[in-house]
Amino acid sequence: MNEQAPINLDHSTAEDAPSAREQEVLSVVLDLMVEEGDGFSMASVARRAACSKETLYRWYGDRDGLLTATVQWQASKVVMPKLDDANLSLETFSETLKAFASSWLTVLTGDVSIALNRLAVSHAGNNKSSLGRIVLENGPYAMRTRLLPIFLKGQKAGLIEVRGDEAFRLFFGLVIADAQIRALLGDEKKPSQQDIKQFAQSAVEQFLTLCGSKN
Amino acid sequence: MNEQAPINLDHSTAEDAPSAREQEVLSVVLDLMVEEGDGFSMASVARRAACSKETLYRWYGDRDGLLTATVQWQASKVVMPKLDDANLSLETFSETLKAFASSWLTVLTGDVSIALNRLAVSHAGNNKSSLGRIVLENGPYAMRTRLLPIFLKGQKAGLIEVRGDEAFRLFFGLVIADAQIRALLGDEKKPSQQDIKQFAQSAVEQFLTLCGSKN
DNA sequence: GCAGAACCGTACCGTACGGTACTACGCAAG
DNA sequence: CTTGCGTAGTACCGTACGGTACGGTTCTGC
Repeated sequence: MNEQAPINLDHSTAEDAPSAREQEVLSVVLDLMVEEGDGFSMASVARRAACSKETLYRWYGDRDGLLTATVQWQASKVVMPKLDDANLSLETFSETLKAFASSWLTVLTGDVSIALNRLAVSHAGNNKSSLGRIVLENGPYAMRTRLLPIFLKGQKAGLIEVRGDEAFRLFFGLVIADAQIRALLGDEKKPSQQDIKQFAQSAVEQFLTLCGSKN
Repeated sequence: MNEQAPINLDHSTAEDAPSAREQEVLSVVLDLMVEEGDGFSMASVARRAACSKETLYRWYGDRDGLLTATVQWQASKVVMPKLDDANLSLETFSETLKAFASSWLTVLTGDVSIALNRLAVSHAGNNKSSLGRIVLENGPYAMRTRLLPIFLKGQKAGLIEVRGDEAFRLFFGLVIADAQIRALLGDEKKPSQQDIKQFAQSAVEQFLTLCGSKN
């Protein structure tokens, strides 16, 4: 097959930020993913994006390249939340965690995230699409590296006492629980914003109960 | 389209247990699912099961019928674990939960479960395959209805104090955490049996800490 | 032992889609 | 004005697969 790296004229499939026109295309792909899952065709992308299939293939190489670019673009949109600095109180620490948990749950149960994760899960089963890996790195792993410094600060401030890896697993479990897998399986009972707030609140309280070094 | 119920000669697609020959076919499907995900063809099933495609279509109607029969057959294989009866101590209660958690984690990170859940997740995104619903009912929901009576007994014995729905969510989160989604996304770092034992142990301890009514 | 059903194996059909080739057009540079 | 590049639009090709048809064989009930 084609062993060499994908074509990379000034449009690029990878590193540099996609142009406005490219973002139009990727946005169309994202929409189609939400609407039809993995079933959409290259022709449908070209049609809705008002571009030719040839252009799609010139820019992205093949279907998988287009999907990869879309996933990476979406991943690049999530922003690192600023973390409070020194002298944090239990109050602000707890509030930060709650806000984080709430936002996390909201994203994970959103249409785009569900469509993306469905795609990645199904592709992880098949050949080497690397889509599973990409979503894995930009999903759970990214959250882990984002949370660890927060935990570290909490630990330095004497608010919690944990080992990083266990803390992440615990926090993930308490916050997400069965919400994501149920959403992926198409459970029609999606948590409301009210539920999410409640989940986040309980989860953080439980987290602090389990590894808080207070008392 | 075909509005009427699927053909149901003595082979059946649904309720009664599949015959030995049918189990051969379904077992082949399960194997192919593990090997190739959703990508396997009806022809490959027929080939490996040494039957004709026509038979497959006569028995199951269409591809989705075959998948549904396979999923339901697999679901029917998980057995209800016996729960200890009255006068249970904290010790036996805790051990029961640990055994349950351990077994649950082992199943969920096993090849068959992963293949099945991948299939269900990807089909939940597309049309109405009802596969998502079936796996949802035989997965999380079944576990819920299986755990609730155990929790109830624990509560009656004064060992824990919870509201059922919250307890299940909490238990799920503590036990499974990110293990399932990571497995589905193809994380190559699968937990060892050692890890699983450790996870189950910690999860149950944390569960009892959070809703144990001891003090 | 006979008739009919079930079944295997395979050939076949229609379609849908990934990927390519080709034409026409707009546009910028010389 | 002309040349060349990038792209839209479309036609096209090959293939893979879901589903059907059919001939030949085995099983089953009478």
